[in-house]
Amino acid sequence: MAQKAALKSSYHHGDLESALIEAAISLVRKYGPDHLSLRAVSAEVGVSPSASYHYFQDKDSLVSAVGEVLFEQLAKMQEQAISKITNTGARGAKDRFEAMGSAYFKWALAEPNLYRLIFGGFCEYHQNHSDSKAWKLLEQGLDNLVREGLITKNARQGGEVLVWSAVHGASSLIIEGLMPKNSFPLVIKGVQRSLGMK
Amino acid sequence: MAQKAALKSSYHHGDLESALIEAAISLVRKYGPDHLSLRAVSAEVGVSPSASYHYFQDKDSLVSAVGEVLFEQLAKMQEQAISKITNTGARGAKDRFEAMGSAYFKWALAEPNLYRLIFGGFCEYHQNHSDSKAWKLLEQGLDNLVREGLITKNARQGGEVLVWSAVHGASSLIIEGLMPKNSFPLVIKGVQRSLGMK
DNA sequence: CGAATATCTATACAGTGTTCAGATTATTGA
DNA sequence: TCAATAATCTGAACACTGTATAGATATTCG
Repeated sequence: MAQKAALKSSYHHGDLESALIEAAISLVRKYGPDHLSLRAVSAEVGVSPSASYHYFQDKDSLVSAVGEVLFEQLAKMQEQAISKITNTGARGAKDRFEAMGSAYFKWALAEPNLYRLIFGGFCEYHQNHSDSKAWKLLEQGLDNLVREGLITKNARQGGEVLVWSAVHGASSLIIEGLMPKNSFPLVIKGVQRSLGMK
Repeated sequence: MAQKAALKSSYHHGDLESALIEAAISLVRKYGPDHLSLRAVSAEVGVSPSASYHYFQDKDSLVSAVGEVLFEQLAKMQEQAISKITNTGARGAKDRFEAMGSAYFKWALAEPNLYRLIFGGFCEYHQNHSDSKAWKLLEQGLDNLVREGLITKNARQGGEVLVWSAVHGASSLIIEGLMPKNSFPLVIKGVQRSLGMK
């Protein structure tokens, strides 16, 4: 007891909430969204199992919080990849569009368990889809393609739906071993054809 | 005890395995792939929790068996929908192709929890993708489109990947509330454009 | 400093997957 | 036919889970 107090100042000053989320992410990454245990999360942080109930109503609530964080993390990865493209004009618009999709795919394959948590029905989204960052990035990307004359306004109609569906679907199927890993370029090509690109 | 023996001849003669699978499907449908309990499955069948260990190594093994059954069920739905199309020639090929996708989508929305079990990483697939019935149906459908002159051989290349990705992706995103429910026609249209159809 | 409050712990309870020894039933073979 | 054998299922136990409650501890504020 005295040692514990000496070890770590014994109290989390308000950052227990994010500490729990971070620990949960780490455990989900290792063992998958099912097999996540509240008690293991608490133990990882060095806190009693009941402690989390001061910040989250129940386990599902913590998982949902994790989902929100991961969703933003994924969007951030995409933004980062986009901002790395230095080309301008038509070439830049095309490269940025592709980078956005590749970043999504890359993250999915690198973090299959986190991806499963987000898209596997483990957390409830009260958020409207058109408010999500992912959706807005897609809108921008498509708008840029139109602006640079790479696709027509007509082909752009509802492009978000087809693009996200294809990229997400391929990521998911490949993660679950239902599609060969090298399929992604084919998806990119198919999407481009659907948009009448170039 | 005496009553129990009278009730049901007390012994399952070899069909306990499929009875467990059926009960598991019923519970997953109601409560989702997470929240599935082996004990609840046993209770549903009217058998002790240990009984299932004669047919399945562990819970994951039962879930995998459920996944296989459901995967075939989905393919059967597609086959059924395809066989309902009576048109011949180009019109028939196109209608059958669309029916195949619509059946997939319809089943996904009607059974979100079963869909999550299949595609959410709950069961391991040792099966090669090109051996699956879903994949073969897709191949056939695309071949028919080529044969009827609705798409070119060139556009057909790798069409399975784009089509399955788009249809699965849309189903998944819509189920999870990340895409409006009425997006599916847009996906169909996008896929057709990608294939250069009609 | 002392009282009020926020934060965390200890304990308990019902439910989970899983194991194992044994009871029950079916099947076999002499 | 009837014991011996094999197949099938039960009961009890273990460690683990989510969660509720009561109480201990640290922090803050008057």
